[in-house]
Formats: sequence, structure tokens, C-alpha cells
Amino acid sequence: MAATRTARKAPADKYDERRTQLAESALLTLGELGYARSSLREIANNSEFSHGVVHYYFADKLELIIYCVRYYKARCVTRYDAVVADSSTPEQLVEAFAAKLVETILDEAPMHRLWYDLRTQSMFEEGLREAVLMIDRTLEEMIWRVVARYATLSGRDVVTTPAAAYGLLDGVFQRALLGHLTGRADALDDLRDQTRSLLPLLLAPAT
Amino acid sequence: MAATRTARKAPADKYDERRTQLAESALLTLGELGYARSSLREIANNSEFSHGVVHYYFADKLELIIYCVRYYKARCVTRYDAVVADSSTPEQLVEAFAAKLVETILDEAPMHRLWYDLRTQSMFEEGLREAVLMIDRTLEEMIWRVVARYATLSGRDVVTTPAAAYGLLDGVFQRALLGHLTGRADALDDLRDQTRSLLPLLLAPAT
DNA sequence: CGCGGTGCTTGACGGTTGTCAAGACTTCTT
DNA sequence: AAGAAGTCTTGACAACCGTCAAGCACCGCG
Repeated sequence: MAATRTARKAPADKYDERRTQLAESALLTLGELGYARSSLREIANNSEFSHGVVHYYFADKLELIIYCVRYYKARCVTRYDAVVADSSTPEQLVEAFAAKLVETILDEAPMHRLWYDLRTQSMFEEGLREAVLMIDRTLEEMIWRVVARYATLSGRDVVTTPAAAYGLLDGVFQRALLGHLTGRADALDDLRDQTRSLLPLLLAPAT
Repeated sequence: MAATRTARKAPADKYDERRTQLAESALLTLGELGYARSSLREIANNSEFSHGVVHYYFADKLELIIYCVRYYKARCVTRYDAVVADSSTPEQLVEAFAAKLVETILDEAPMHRLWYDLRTQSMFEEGLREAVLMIDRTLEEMIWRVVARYATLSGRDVVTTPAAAYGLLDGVFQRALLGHLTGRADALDDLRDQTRSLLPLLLAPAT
């Protein structure tokens, strides 16, 4: 909150524009170094600004990080919406979902490890919790849309809660990410196979 | 490796004794502050030694951390062995396993969040990977012993790979830990319920 | 008693961090 | 054109970090 700052007049959005611009640069550094080792100087270094500018747009480091996380979330939540919308059979959905999971690890591994980093840090740092828990809820809903649609297409019921389905798939995904980043060649193939075999387990036997 | 150090003579075990003693103190600090914010000074401060002693027994910070992780692992792996050994029906095993999961979150939450912290950091820091991956394999085997025993007691087959079973249960466990640490009152009850409903899903329909 | 070596403390070093104040540059208003 | 407000750079600060060298305390052995 810009409490101590003088009231911003006309270019109120110019202000937010710079904030997201800084956030975008920060996410690059954060994804590369992780939360702990990303210094404000390094973040500013990877942008076109100098290190002092951060405190012009953000009160402190935590506010920048949280802003980054929320900004990052906004792009994530819709990741599987196309999968849900475009699939007309359960098999299609499973394949599209598994493919998308693999693809996002290939394309956005740094962002994913950053998310897991921040979520873990929130177990230690009080200040991160609110933002992390909010995003976690959003991700749970995102996964639930996929699972629920899968059930509908199959004409069967889901046997788990949204929370369990998310925790379960997130665990498998996280493990695949770790395997991929540590050079296990078959990590992504395993993820695809596990997704294929796991999703049917979430449904009740056909009525 | 104590390469540059002069060969230790008689009390070779006294040396290792101090190392584990330091590791034990370090684990307290690490569990409280996390990997990034645990300084050697703070670690030594929570022990009965001064901050310089760390470099007498460990080459650098990373060696201490890795020693800690391996030491921590040694106590973990057998956590569910009693569950496996003492259960004579599938229902007993599920209840005992679920109860043990809840219990270890209650009793050792700092250690668990530390483990997730280190595992996540290994996605960024090369030096941690070897130790982390080794422990992760050990944990996978630990979980597999439970699941396999559950299948045997049920007279059914497991439908997942050990890797998938571990990833899946670990995800649910991690989520429960986060919920518990962030004050969600029903986090542990949910974990118990989810364990009860998830384990049967891992088994093939009765032959 | 003296003496060497092990165990440990103390203090210092170079470097990095978050934060902020002072000033320069830019943009817009009047 | 002149001044005000907004924007950004620079440099400094205190605190903290990992690391290590110097030296103290204690031990058994001669």
C-alpha cells in the first residue's frame, strides 16, 4: 500500500504498469536463483533499471515478491481451460491434460520451481502465507475443473475431494519437475504415464 | 572429506560424535528458520559451541547441511516399519498408517518442512541434488513397503508404480503439512480421511 | 614440571544484503 | 520559460554473511 506516498494523480496506471514491468523482470531472476538468493540488486540488474528503483515502486522486498506471485498466478490459472473446453471424450481429455502437464514443465520449469520454493518458504515465513494460500486454492480449483470435466465426460462420479485430487496430482507433478530438473531423462514420460493411469482411479466404477 | 586436515589419530569416533552433535543442533535451527535463513552463527548459537567450531568439523556450510540431511534421513526411514510389521488386516494397516502420518506432522513438523525446503532448493542448487535424490529414493522405498504390505494383506495387486504411489501420497502429506502449519484446524483430520480413501484406490479390484 | 597437540573461542576480513537519502533528470503545468 | 511534481540513479549506511587465522585452554606424555 502506498500509504506514505503522495497521492498519485493522473498516471495511476502508469504506476501499475511499471510495477508489473518490474515484476516480470523479477520473475526471471527468481525463477533462476530461487527466492532466497535473489537479491534486489540482481533483480534490478536483470531489468533496465537500477537497484534503487525497487523501493520507489515497492515498500520492501516482500511486497515485490508477493506482487510477483500474484502476477504470476494470473497467467497460470487458465492453463488447462482449453483442455477442458476442447475435449469431448474422456480419453481425449486425459491425453490433452497429460500433454499439457509435460509441456508446461518443458516450457516453464523455472516458474514452477519458484512456485514450490515460495510455497515451502511460506511454511517458515508468515508474510508469504496469505498470498500463497490464496494461489493454492486457485490451483486446486483449476485442477478440479479438469477432474470434474473428466468425470462428466466419463459419466461417472469423482471419488475424491477437490483437495485430495489436487494434492495427489500436485505431488506427482512436483516429483516429475524434480526429476526433470535433475536430469532424469524419463521424468516426463513417467509423468505422462502416471497421469494416464491416475486419473481413472479418481472415478467411481461405472454405474 | 577431511582432505586438507591432518590425519585424525585415535579418537576417530570422537570426531564423528561431535559432528552428529553439531548436526543435531543445526537441525533444530534449520527446522525453525529454513535453509536460507539459517546462518552458521545462529546454528552455533543454538548449540553449546561458538560459531567458529563449525569450520573445525565441516569444510563449509554445504557439507554441514548435507551431513544434517543424511543424519536426519537415518531416523526417518523406519518410521512406518512398525505399521507394516504389526498390522494383520488391511483395515488395521490403513488406520495405523494414517495415524502415524498425522502423528509425525504433530511431532516433527519443523523437520518435515525442512525436508521440503531442501528438496526444493535442490532444484536450484546443484550441490544438494545428490543427497536429496538419494533420500527421496529411500522415502519412496519406505512408502512402497507400506503399500505393498497393504496389497498383500488385501490379497490384491497394486495398480501404480512405486514412484507414482510415493509422489501421490507425498503430495497429500505435503498439503496437510502446509495446512497444519498455516493454522487450518482440520488439516490433520483431512489427512486421515484422505489416506483412508486413497490407499484402496491404489489396489486393483479383488480377483 | 614442561611441552606439544587437539579442541575451541575470539576477532577480524572481504563481500553482500535491504534500505534509504540526496540529488539529477524528465515531464507537465501554469 | 519557470517551477513543480514525478521518476530514476547514485552512493552510502548498518547489518549480516561465510570463512579463516591467531591464540587460549586443556589434555596426556615425556
